[in-house]
Amino acid sequence: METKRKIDEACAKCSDSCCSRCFSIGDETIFNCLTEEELKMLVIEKRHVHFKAGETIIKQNTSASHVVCIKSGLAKIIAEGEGDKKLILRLVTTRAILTGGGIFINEVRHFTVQAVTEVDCCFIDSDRIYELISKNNRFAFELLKLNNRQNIEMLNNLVGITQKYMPGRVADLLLHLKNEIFNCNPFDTFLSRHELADMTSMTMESFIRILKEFKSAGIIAVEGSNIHVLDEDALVVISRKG
Amino acid sequence: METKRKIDEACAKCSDSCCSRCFSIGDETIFNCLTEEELKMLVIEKRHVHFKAGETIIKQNTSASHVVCIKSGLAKIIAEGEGDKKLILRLVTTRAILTGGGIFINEVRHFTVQAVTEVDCCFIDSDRIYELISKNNRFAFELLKLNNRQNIEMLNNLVGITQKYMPGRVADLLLHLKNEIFNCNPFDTFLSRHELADMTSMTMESFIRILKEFKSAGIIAVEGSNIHVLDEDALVVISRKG
DNA sequence: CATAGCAGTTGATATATGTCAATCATATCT
DNA sequence: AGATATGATTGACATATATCAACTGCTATG
Repeated sequence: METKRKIDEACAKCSDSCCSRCFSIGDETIFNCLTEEELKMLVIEKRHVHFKAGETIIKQNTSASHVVCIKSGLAKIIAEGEGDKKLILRLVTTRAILTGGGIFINEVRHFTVQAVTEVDCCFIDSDRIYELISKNNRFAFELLKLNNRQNIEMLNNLVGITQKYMPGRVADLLLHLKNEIFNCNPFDTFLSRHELADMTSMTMESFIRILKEFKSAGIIAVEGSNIHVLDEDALVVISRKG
Repeated sequence: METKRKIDEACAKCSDSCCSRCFSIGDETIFNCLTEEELKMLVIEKRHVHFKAGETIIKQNTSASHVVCIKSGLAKIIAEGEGDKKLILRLVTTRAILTGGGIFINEVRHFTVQAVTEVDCCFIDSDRIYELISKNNRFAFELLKLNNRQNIEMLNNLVGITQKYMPGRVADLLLHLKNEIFNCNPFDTFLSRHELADMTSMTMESFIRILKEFKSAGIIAVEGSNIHVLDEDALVVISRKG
């Protein structure tokens, strides 16, 4: 973790040339299947950008011309509806590659991406990606798999939202945050109650009430935006019950 | 329409050799970018299968080893939840190519596909698809675009379901059926009320009530499974209002 | 220090939607 | 024709969830 941070920091200083893979050497990414030649080509057009918490990285309905790689930080992918209705589709963090949402069909972005913490990321012109797809079939395949995996995850999540009651949805969210996003147990979501509610498609007030129930049932401990899962089995049961 | 049907019928009789593209010559499909050579390879392993209404074409949680092309008929893609909760994600018909749901990540099907009417379709071994991806980059790209388009559609639909009240959802469904699935105005959904309700994530009873409201407001006319949209503008307004 | 503002929390209430049961219509089978 | 199923419809009622309003504790800002 410490060494990783150092590499990232060093990488952030250098002018885009040492981080040709967007990530630390050794990380598992779809860029690993590229040749040195291809990586160089990618780097030339790459833009390394830093965002402060709250800033918008990608805006829904703008033209989709770049693939974005998250190097560090936490960001949320939002589907904006009519009025100020929002649905947070998923969180993305280090090593995430944002391709979905209209890039390959030469259209418009279908989601907004917004920084939750400070975010370090790279913008890659989609023309470069197209070029790589046509040159390197392995890369195309990896991209296809990545796309597939992301979409299945999102769909399963949304299906859960349409089929479960609030306690089940909150349980799902907590398990997801603990086991897939933060990977540690007392974890610090940098998210407000409102944002957490937006991930489960419910009101902030309702979300708080469910959280309170879990708290008084001894299933979790909450301290601000810090959540500690005390009884994971109970969450699994609640999730399954719906 | 008539000539098309004739071609399809002729194609259904021949033993897989005349319909190497899975569809009529001239149709826009991702197979158009394949060479003669590649098409032949595809045909060898292809299985042409006929399903009766109600039969299951693909079952959720079985291993994903084939890509399915719909030649004729109507089928529904279902996400099965706990209990007998179902959500119909979308309808597929002539020229549809079912790739999503775990094929490229060598996993398990994430959805069930079930015939609504009689369905004629082809099963293509995914190994053949992999082979084509690695040989023909244009094909890989087309596949990527197809996948992208399908998933965006499904996601937008689900986002609508989570953000709109029932009248808005029913309006969306009717517009979708009229303009994207059946493409004609008095259209015959071959779907039961229960299935229509499952497309909007609501109870059959609730669905019927909204339908009745639309009917008495003069927005639609309903005769069994035959629906006639009389005032499309009204539906658009209701959809937008949520 | 006072004040404003804002996220979080709680309670009272309204409403959208689901559940259950009864009825009706229509088709199928003997 | 009568009996039996099956889908569609309707009504009464229960409940999950949203809405609105008040109140708390903060932090920031003058």
